[in-house]
Amino acid sequence: MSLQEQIKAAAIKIIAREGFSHTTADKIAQEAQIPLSTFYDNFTDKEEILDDLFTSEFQKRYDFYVNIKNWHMDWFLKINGILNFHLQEIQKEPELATIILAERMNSHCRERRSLSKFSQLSSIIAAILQQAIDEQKIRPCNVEATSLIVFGFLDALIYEFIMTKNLDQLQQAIDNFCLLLKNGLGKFGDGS
Amino acid sequence: MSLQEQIKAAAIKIIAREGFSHTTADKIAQEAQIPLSTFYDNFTDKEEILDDLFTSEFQKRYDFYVNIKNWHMDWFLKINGILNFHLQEIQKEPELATIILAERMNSHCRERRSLSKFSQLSSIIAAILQQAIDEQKIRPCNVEATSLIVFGFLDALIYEFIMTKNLDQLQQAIDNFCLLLKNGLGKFGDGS
Amino acid sequence: MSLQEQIKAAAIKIIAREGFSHTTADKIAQEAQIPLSTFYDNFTDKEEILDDLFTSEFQKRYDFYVNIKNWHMDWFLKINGILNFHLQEIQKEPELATIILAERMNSHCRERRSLSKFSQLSSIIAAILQQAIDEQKIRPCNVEATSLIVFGFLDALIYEFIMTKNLDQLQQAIDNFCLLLKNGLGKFGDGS
Amino acid sequence: MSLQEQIKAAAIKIIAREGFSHTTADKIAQEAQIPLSTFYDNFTDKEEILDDLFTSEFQKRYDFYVNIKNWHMDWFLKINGILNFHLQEIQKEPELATIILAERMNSHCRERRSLSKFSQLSSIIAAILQQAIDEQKIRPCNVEATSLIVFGFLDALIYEFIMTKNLDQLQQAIDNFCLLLKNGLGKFGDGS
DNA sequence: GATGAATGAGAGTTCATTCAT
DNA sequence: TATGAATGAACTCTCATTCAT
Repeated sequence: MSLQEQIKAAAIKIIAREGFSHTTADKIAQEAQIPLSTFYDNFTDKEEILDDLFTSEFQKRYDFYVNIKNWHMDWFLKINGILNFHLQEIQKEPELATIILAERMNSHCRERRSLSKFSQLSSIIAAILQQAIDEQKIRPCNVEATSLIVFGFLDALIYEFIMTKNLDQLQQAIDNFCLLLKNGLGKFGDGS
Repeated sequence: MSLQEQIKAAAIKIIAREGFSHTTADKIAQEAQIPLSTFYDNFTDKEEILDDLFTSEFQKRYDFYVNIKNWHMDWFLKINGILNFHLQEIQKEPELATIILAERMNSHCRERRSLSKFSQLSSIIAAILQQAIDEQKIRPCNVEATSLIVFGFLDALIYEFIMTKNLDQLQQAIDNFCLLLKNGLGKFGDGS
Repeated sequence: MSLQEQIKAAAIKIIAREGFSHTTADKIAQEAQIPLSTFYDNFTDKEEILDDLFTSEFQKRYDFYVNIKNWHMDWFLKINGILNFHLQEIQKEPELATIILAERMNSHCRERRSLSKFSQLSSIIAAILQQAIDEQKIRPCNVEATSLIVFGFLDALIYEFIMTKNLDQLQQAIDNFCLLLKNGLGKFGDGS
Repeated sequence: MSLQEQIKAAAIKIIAREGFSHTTADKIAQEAQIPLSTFYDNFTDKEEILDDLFTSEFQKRYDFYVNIKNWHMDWFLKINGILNFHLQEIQKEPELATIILAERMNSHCRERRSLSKFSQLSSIIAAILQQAIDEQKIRPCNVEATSLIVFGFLDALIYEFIMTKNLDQLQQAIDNFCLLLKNGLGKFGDGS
């Protein structure tokens, strides 16, 4: 692991625990066991780290979303896949997930470029739903509004995880959500 | 409007614009056009204001939720009523809504007592759903998980408002969500 | 003496001794025997002090120059008056004179607004000379170029004072300079 | 051009632009396109560069002054020659001239050995004047004080150049100054 | 000799909070 | 009760300088 990666890892730990605004460059440096000035040799400031996190996290999600969108597979399994992808990620890097959620809402972050890309993810969900409508797998609906539901659920999932750390419940919640979506959007009679 | 209320109103303005962590007692005092020390005569610190906001906002929501829960009315209209209640509140006090959403996610706030109560709201939704199940209006489901969906959607709604300020779209999204819920949870055949 | 004036006096001491660039807000605060934050309550930064010094010094000089320009008196006595005015000032506030000279040359100061006004002083000298030409007291010459000579001499005077602290020599130098000017500019035959 | 000369050239650029105190070893290294540590292999610190500049500049001036002092030529042409020598130098290396002027005034530099030699230049001018007096070319005067005038004018010239970059005006100013000197110091009747 | 990386010391600035009046 | 002023503790960031390779 490169020094930059070490610093980033330390930053993730601190930011997840104390929040970005209470994270000081000094705390990160201490956690990474480097002098403060070494921190500044590697990053212009702590903002840069957050931008890095947002950017790489966005890319990871984007790549997965686009990939799954193009699979030959039922719309419903795609949404399910995306939700489960996130569940995996939460388990692998719970701190990172926490940060992305918490800081995304922050007024000071809402103007970040690195954050503005996240809205593209919603568009991919919308595209998946539109495809399903075009193929008459689900009844016509407002796809933007529906993808909002999916995203809201995702965030609620992560928030729930932060608060309860209960993964089983999350799995159940996902299944429950998918069933709701299937029944709510699907065309009567064909069960899809 | 009492002095305390004036100060609180000033604080809401600043916190919504700059985020709680970038809000200083001094900025609030300046916005409220009072000397800094008068601020400290009325509040122990800026944390207290945030707690006040959380507490009163929780109470307002709680009162409404409990009230609507006890109405004699279809489960579905109750959920719809709650969502529309929030839509009204967003319009009336957009800055307050922004703060509650943004700061609720903040790791430093997650330990606040004033915030922990918010989970009770979820329980009321769950209770409304349970009632509907008991009365065989909807098919059995995990009510906690489902109320998570409602709350996730609510937050997504507010976030969307913050980012786009487009209220029409929100109304559409609510209708879309309610339809999904009705179809997804309702028992086949009775359309409820 | 107000607190601000105390701080300014301390700043003058430090800047004269160590140069503006080696002057830190902390050193000024220590000299003024106040906490560092009190310094920042009274000035936005150390630049502001320098600007204040430049501005008030310019004003003092400007007022004197304009005043003497309008006296009914030989051109030659006016120039002499200005030089002696500076000699008095150097004696009264040698540190201030040092600062104005040293920092005026500084590349970082050359862009200051508060400094740019100093060129107006040169214009007043030029005007005094022009008057003398119009009244045929001195032979025609390039007044801007000549006022440059006066100013160069003034700065040299201050520099000499900084280096040698020998006031007697300065007085002699002034007399010598005035004689040179009188002889050099005056019209032959009338001795003025 | 040797590596040391390259570094010095880079340093001159930076110091002239940003002032010595805002010049960092790092900036010089970057401008010279060498690693920072190479800078420290060639100079003990940035002070050494400034000393080098002062020393070589002094030497260049000293050599010229001494040389011209010994020519068989009118005193007046010697002074004129010196002034024109400086005008040439300003044109050739404006940045260097800027630095010598600006940093010479700096209080931190006033204690430099490399700088203290500059006062010797004044003595040469004084010697030229004394010679002229001895040879009864000019009327007796305080030669130290008069050489102060010459030096003040020189600095004013360079300062004017820094501020206006107008070389034509400088040439005029020199001619004007020489005329003043000739008339002011010369013995009446012989016009010298 | 050349070089990338490391690092301690310090400068500039902010802010929560107190206190005398 | 109201208020201007004071203050210490933190935090961000910079830079001269060294050192291992």
